[in-house]
Amino acid sequence: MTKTAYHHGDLRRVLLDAALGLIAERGPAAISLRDLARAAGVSHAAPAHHFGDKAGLFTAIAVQGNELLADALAGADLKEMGVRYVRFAAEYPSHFEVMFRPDLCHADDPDLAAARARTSEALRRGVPAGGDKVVLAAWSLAHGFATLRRSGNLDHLLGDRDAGEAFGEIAGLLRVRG
Amino acid sequence: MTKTAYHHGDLRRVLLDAALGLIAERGPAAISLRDLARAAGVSHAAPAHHFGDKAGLFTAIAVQGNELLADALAGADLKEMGVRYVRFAAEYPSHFEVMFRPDLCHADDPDLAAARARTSEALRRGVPAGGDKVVLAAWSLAHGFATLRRSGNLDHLLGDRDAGEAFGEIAGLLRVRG
DNA sequence: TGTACATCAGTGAACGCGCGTTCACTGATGTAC
DNA sequence: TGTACATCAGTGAACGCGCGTTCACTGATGTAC
Repeated sequence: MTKTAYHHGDLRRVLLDAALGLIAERGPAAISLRDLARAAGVSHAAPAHHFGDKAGLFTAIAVQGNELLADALAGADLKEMGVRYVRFAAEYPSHFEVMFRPDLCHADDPDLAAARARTSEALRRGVPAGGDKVVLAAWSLAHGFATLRRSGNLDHLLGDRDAGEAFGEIAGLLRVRG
Repeated sequence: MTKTAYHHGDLRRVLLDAALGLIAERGPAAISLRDLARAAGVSHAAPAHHFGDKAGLFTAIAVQGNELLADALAGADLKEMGVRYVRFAAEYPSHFEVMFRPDLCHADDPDLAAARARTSEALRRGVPAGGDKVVLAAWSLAHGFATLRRSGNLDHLLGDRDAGEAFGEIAGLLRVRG
């Protein structure tokens, strides 16, 4: 990318990517808008132009994360969906983290609500017909696995097995019909 | 409790309780040691005496949380353990939150390691003999349920049903033997 | 019972720092004529 | 094709603030004699 002092036109995306990197490194709590500006090589006041404030930044990330997740889940059956959910958490750790920390975001953002609805819709669509109980169980299982893994709690249980595979196995323990 | 200017002898406990309250209100990210001192009605430098720094505070909370959880799980069979796990998360939300955010704590604290080992031991003890796969599934299910619930993602799925009960139902979907 | 002393929990003033926010600005881009 | 002008993305100096940390201190408690 050529260096353009003003209007490089892509700053929003650059800032988002930089933020994802910083979050992956240090967690969302440890980030300041000035950090972000520094990481993006831009003036310290620039991030506010695009996101308003820190919650605005996290909201944008949560929106993007929900869209990515909804896309990733589309068209999968129940079991495959679980595996994809776990993979998503591993592949987009920063998105995943922010998405499930609603206290970080603007709670009433309409874009966020819409993106959440899309994800939620995608989750439901993979469920046979069994209804809420199955959604609840499958989601809890996948989410718990992904979360515990991210926090390092499964390290000694998993060894160096592939997480997606390992999850596929335990998902088999879920009695989906009757 | 009588007001004693110096040496009220219980400051550590008072600070911990105040911290738990603040965490429940605003989340662990939004807390400063000065906030904590203010909430406890004590000089702003006092918390450092007891915890060293913020990570020390969170470490102390994580230790306490692991001990509480290990105690809560003791003597339960697999299904009952899941229910108790979910209840623990609801009853001690601040402990629960901090326990699974290892980035907040001193990673190498020996007391924390010991407390974690106790919890982990308690979890294993409830599992028939099936081994890791069952631990993994049961823990993931309970943890995912508890976490999703805490972040408000289950609100519309659960309505106003009791969470422990609802979890008992979905735990029934887990095929524990063969 | 009384005195002297060590210990240590908690104080409060002072510091330097990074933060978010403000604001007048600069300069690139797009549009009108 | 050229000029004038509006827009708006990004700048950079300045601000006030809350933070963690330091440090000399105060005063309560426990122990020795």
